[in-house]
Amino acid sequence: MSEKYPFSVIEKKWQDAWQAQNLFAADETDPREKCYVLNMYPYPSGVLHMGHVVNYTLGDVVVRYKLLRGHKVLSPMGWDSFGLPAENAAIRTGVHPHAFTEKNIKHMRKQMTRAGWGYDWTRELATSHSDYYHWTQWFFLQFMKKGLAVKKSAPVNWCNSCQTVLANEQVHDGGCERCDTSVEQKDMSQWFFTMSKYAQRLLDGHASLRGSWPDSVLAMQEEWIGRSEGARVVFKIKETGEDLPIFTTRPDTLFGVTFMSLAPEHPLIEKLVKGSEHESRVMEAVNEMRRQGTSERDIAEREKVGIWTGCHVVNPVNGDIVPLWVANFALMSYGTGAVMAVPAHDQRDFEFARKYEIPIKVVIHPDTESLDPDSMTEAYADPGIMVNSGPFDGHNNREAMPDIIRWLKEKGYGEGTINYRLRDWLISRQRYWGAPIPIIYCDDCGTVPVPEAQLPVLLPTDVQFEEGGGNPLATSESFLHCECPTCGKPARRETDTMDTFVDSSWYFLRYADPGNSTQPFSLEAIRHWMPVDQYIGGIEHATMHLIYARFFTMVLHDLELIDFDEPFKQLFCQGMVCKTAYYCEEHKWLGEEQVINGTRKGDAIVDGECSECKKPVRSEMTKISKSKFNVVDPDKMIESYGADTVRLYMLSDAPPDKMQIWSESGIKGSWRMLSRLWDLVTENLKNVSPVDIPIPTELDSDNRALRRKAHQCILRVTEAIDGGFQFNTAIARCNELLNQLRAMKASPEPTVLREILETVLRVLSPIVPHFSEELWEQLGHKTSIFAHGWPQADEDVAKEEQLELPVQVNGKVRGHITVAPDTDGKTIEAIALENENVKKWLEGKTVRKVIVIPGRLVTIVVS
RNA sequence: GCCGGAGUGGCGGAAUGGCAGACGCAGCAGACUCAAAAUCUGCCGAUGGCAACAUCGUGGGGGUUCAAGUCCCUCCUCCGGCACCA
Repeated sequence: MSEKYPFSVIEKKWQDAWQAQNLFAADETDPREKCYVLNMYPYPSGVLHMGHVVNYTLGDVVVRYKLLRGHKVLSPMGWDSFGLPAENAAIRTGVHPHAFTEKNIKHMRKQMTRAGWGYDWTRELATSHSDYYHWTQWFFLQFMKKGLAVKKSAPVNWCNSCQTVLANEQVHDGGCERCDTSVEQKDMSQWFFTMSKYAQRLLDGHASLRGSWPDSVLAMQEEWIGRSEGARVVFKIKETGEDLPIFTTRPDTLFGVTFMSLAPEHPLIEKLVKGSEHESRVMEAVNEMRRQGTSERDIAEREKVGIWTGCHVVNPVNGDIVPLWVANFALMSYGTGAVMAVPAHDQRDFEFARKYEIPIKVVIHPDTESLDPDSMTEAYADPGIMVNSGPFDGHNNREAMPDIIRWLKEKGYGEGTINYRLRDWLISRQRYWGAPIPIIYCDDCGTVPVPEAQLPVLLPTDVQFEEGGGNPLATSESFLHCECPTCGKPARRETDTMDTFVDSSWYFLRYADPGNSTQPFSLEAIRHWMPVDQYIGGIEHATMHLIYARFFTMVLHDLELIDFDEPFKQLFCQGMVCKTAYYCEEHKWLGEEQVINGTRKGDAIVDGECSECKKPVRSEMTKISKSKFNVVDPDKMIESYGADTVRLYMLSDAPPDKMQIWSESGIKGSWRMLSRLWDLVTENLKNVSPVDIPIPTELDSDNRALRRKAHQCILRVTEAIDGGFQFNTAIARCNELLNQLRAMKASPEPTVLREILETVLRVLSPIVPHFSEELWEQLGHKTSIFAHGWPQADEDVAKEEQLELPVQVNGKVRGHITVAPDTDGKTIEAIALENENVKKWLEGKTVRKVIVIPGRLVTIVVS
């Protein structure tokens, strides 16, 4: 690509200039209204990828737009710099994670500057720096004081490949989120944040976020929190008299219980069968179910298997004695780990009952027919009339629900309750490269929090990184051994570090006061900048980062450290970047160069063959990823086309929340737009009026039309941005204006020409900032284009002088009329009926009705 | 199965219930060139017609309305999320 316009020179020039001007420095003393625009910070992998480019371009455009709209903007950037890759690199290459991370940060900072993204680098933070993780540890201690950080033994998700535990949110389809290894269940004593206590608060917060956050994110969080209303009912085990509480959302079917299922992990099982004739038979089956684990239970065709324990339970509501089973579909982690089974009215229970020949008891009939347990082919789950249900016979089951719950409580059988799927947040990680959990274990004093004055607990350097060597922290003698802060005796440190999602749960707060060495932040600074006005990032964080950060913020609110409880006012999630990828049945994903004998259609190759096996290759539009060999290197793109062209392309094709399709010809289109505009401006430098010459009041119609288009452009671009970041249509509006300018035969009036060119540059300046700055300067301006604010549209100039209205006859356009904008309806009607084209369609018909929609159209109804 | 979103030219996509296809990409024709690239000009939903123009057309079917891509009902497909959650 030849350099049509000198982008590499001007991009460097303006990046330096902005830095010299401190364009992006956020200043508390600045009286303008604040606007905090935040992009989700990256993990410093060392290379920028296309996902970053979409995210940060979008963020930068918003930052610059807000600056132009007269806000003082806080636009910080930092690094989510703890985490596995640095540690894996240490195992592989022997380079310490700290050195590895710092090198990557340095490189990425440079790449970001080259892309033209403006940040207040004086506020930069890295979560792996001790002045940051000092406060991550401090927060842990505050949580602990409130009883929100607890160590408990619980079944945890263990990834054998990563040699660490995972939070529930980090397990996808039974596999580790990072490495896909199948996750095992293990009982381990680990640190948790008791997030489940905040389930209802998190849900309630949605009311204030609705409309400002994408519906999809709120929906995902709701699902994740998983509130369900029902009742807790206490059954008794007949053989031992022990209580067995269960949770059900269908207390209306309590009279239809014909068996009970326990989760294979339920602690009661051993006790019940011990020494009985059933012991070996039951334990064998139970162990098999446990061995499968939840993930394998999923895969095993979801076949429902179970085994009778030999025991029974007593149903409190009617005294029925029913068998107690262990079933592989019952989950220990939900409710109480015991499920009452009503086969007549629950499909899963129905299938199980048929399989094991357990009786079925109908307690709800449809209004019209009655059900026969022997001939039923599926469970009846719809509403109906209750039968065999003691005091509730004859009632509609839905309507009776509140009465049933009241009755359960009165009789002492149970009570109404709400259950949540959201569980506590497991934060322990058996890793080196994270914030150490500030805890000391003493033989005499037990679990002792590190005194705040002794923070930070620093990561030691005398550690060994070895493949499969477990947690490297445990190899550090200097770290492991310490004094008990309470009694002074030798003690040892906790070697687990915190999940990196803890780091990212408060980084947005630290940006407000990044240099504070005596507290995580001052309330004053927080009050000045928080909450975040616009948060921008990927949808993949919907149920992880975004729920943790909200939880953390609520806790800090309750600790009276901050005075709000929702951190992000407005959230925008950008779409994924996709590109065509190629797949061969035999050789899996192929790079473009491995596809042969195909025909190029646009950007894709169709009907190609695999260069190895000559088998047909299938093409698919899919997310850019290394494993599918369809990556695009943003650095190369910036080198070939310049940052402005890449930025423009990222925004010009589709709305930014949709999937973005990367195409080589697409970026050429953006390149063309800028090159042509460059020529247009530079060739007209001698034709424009000097700066600040007023536009004459008398202009010919072409010049008036041009000005009209320009002012309409400002209005519509503003609308497009404010109405949800629709930069694609904003760019289209600019092209329309430029097309009209080019189509004009005579040379425009010099002041008008200046107005048009300046308008385009100003509305495009957030998107192509270097380009706009340069041409703005060449047009004779001495100060930055960003100092001139957003252009103001003049409504009078933007107003149409003549309106062309379509005239419909019975819904079809049959002609057009031209009228002045203030023409009254009666006159318009008369003109429309006189129109030659329209008249043809009225011949021999009776006009029933004429409807004039002011400014839009005229429609005539005839018969 | 449940929840969220979406189905519009060859492609990405525009359209406060009011002229469907803005803007761009690709394609075609022409200009420039020894030639190619780049650039510039024109055409570009389908069908019929020399044309003016007409008919059809926003996943399928039905409805509301003077008027439906847009609203209502119903079905289908795709994408994303959740899922033995009791």
